[in-house]
Amino acid sequence: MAKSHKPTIYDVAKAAHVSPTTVSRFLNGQYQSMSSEARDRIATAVARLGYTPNRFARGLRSKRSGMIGLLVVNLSYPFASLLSRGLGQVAYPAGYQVITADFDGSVEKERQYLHMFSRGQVDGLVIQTEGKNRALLEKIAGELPVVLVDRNYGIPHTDSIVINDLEASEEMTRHCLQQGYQRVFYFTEPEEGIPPRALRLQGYIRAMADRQLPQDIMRVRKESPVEVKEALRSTLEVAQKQPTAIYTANGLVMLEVLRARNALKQESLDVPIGLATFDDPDYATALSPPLSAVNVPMEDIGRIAMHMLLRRFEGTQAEEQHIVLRANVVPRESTRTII
Amino acid sequence: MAKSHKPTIYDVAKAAHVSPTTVSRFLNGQYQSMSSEARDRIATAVARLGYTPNRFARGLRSKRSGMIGLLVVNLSYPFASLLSRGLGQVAYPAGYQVITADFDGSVEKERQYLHMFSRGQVDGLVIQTEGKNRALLEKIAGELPVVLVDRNYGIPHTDSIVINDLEASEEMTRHCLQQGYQRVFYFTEPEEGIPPRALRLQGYIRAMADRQLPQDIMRVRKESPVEVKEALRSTLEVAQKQPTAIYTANGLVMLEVLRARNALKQESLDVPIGLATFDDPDYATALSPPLSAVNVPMEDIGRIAMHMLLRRFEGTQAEEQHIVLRANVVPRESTRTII
DNA sequence: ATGAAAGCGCTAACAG
DNA sequence: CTGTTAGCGCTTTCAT
Repeated sequence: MAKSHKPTIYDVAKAAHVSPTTVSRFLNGQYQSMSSEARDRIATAVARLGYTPNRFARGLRSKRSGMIGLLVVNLSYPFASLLSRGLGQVAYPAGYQVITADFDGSVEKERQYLHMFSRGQVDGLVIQTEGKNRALLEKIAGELPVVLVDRNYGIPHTDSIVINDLEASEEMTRHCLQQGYQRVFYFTEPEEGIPPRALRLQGYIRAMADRQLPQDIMRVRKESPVEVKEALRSTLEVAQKQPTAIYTANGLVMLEVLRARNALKQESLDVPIGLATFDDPDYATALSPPLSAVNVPMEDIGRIAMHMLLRRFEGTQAEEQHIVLRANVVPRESTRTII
Repeated sequence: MAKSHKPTIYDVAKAAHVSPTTVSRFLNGQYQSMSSEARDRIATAVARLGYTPNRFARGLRSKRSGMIGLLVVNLSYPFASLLSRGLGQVAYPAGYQVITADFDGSVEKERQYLHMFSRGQVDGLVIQTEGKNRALLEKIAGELPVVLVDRNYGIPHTDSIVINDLEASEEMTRHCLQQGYQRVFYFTEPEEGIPPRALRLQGYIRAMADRQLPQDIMRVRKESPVEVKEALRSTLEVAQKQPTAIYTANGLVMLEVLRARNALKQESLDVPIGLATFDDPDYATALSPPLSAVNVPMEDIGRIAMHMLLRRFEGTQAEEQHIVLRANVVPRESTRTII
């Protein structure tokens, strides 16, 4: 009980009567290159000393950090936190830690974080990118495995995991129409070249065009309650004349629509209307009536992303992989059949 | 354009015609020990070569990692994601990265992560602990700065940031009573020794005792819809006879109550009732009527936690710090005056 | 104000 | 199967 400093590989080696090299091999699972006795002695020594390897020394030598970078638009959005959770579920048991950063929708911040992560900081990167740092991301993808989630910009050497935005959105629009709504208003944030936004809109457009119905596309910035409120007002005016539903491009826009509806109620403008949203936020089933939604398997995306990285690390995976998960339409009361 | 490997401190030194030592000083901001010319030459060289220090080499020598550990119960709960966001807002600009892990309410997992973080992995730790790994946490707090958030278990050498759970809860209960509800049912998860749960309950009890009103405490596990539903059923029975409100201990319990109410509506059991919740979840203002809530400054907690760590790193702060932030009652329509 | 030298703890050749 | 040796890139005495 003399030594106070943290035990090193040398302490273990001494205690087990082997060389540091053998201990190192042991730590890296190369059991075939040592006698079973040596293995046991080392195991005992490690346990007795409470030894754990120093990650910095390890990283310095081996060039591997045991860390994964996760870069998202906004950590407080359900997509990000569930993604992060799923990622961690696979990463930690595999011996990897996750460094998370949110760039708050700022292209400049995204760039900074990318730089930070690229300098040998992390072994792999999972990113929900804004798509504006294409060149940098492409360069990084040449140095380490990169998985694009949610938004696939087709950047060379990157893997990707997205959902079937277009088809699911089309299906949800169809669902609304089948329920008897003659008008379906689509509320979305401006596309700004962001694939899921464009695709979901596309899905809506397709379904409406298919039935030769008018397309009512309301582009609103969710940060602007006034914008949303005015868009809702004109929607409700229509709804007074014919059965109408509102279908929002994601759960955050739906929140704003619901808030705007509350505001309009204050002005005694209240018209029954169908509601549906992409995403299946936690509040969907708490609302009355419960909200029809497109369920996106966010945790799965995280888990799969990590599995993809692990395969890259093993070298098992050579070609780019592009996975499209299925998002499911979950019909609920908010679009119940009318007439 | 010859060298392909990442530039090291030696490359910079050579380019700036100084020794690696001076470059190191430069990198660590010790400008007073070099001529301004040397400083300029180094700055130029760093920029030109695109040099960034290797964190492993640095960590190996200096024993500091530049990383903060964040350990939470569940990363997908709003508390955690907002906390994480707040932490990052201060950490990154200060040159620290955040490693986040969620232990999913498992004491064993919490222990494992604590071990992982304690072995010189991180420079500081922010944790929402279950309080069951007291000894280990105390040991870790002896080795590095630890900030307890949300739940203060009074572990020696740890700082803490919590909110005024008791007072805020008492205030919210009072608010309900003032609005004319004769019964206020308090829905909470079993306390299990978790401070905020116990304190919020306490606040409710105080307010009720003060007015000599019956205490209706419904302990439910939010994972059990059946339990919540039955608790709600008996609550609604009372509500049929006298003006009643439900006040939930947090936003997740409220979600379950709302779901249960939907389920009971299916059974045609629907009684008007007041609603209030601790936490101010995003859906509060989306519901109709909007939900009265106790607003908890979660991002602030994260930001302050990081500031506390930074002060510890500087050595500016010696004594334990225990901060209590104020949570505010936000009255909304869901508890509008009745008679 | 500056530099030389000595490692931090580990792993990866290269021997045996 | 095992050990010796030489660094990885940086910071930190200790000189000057």
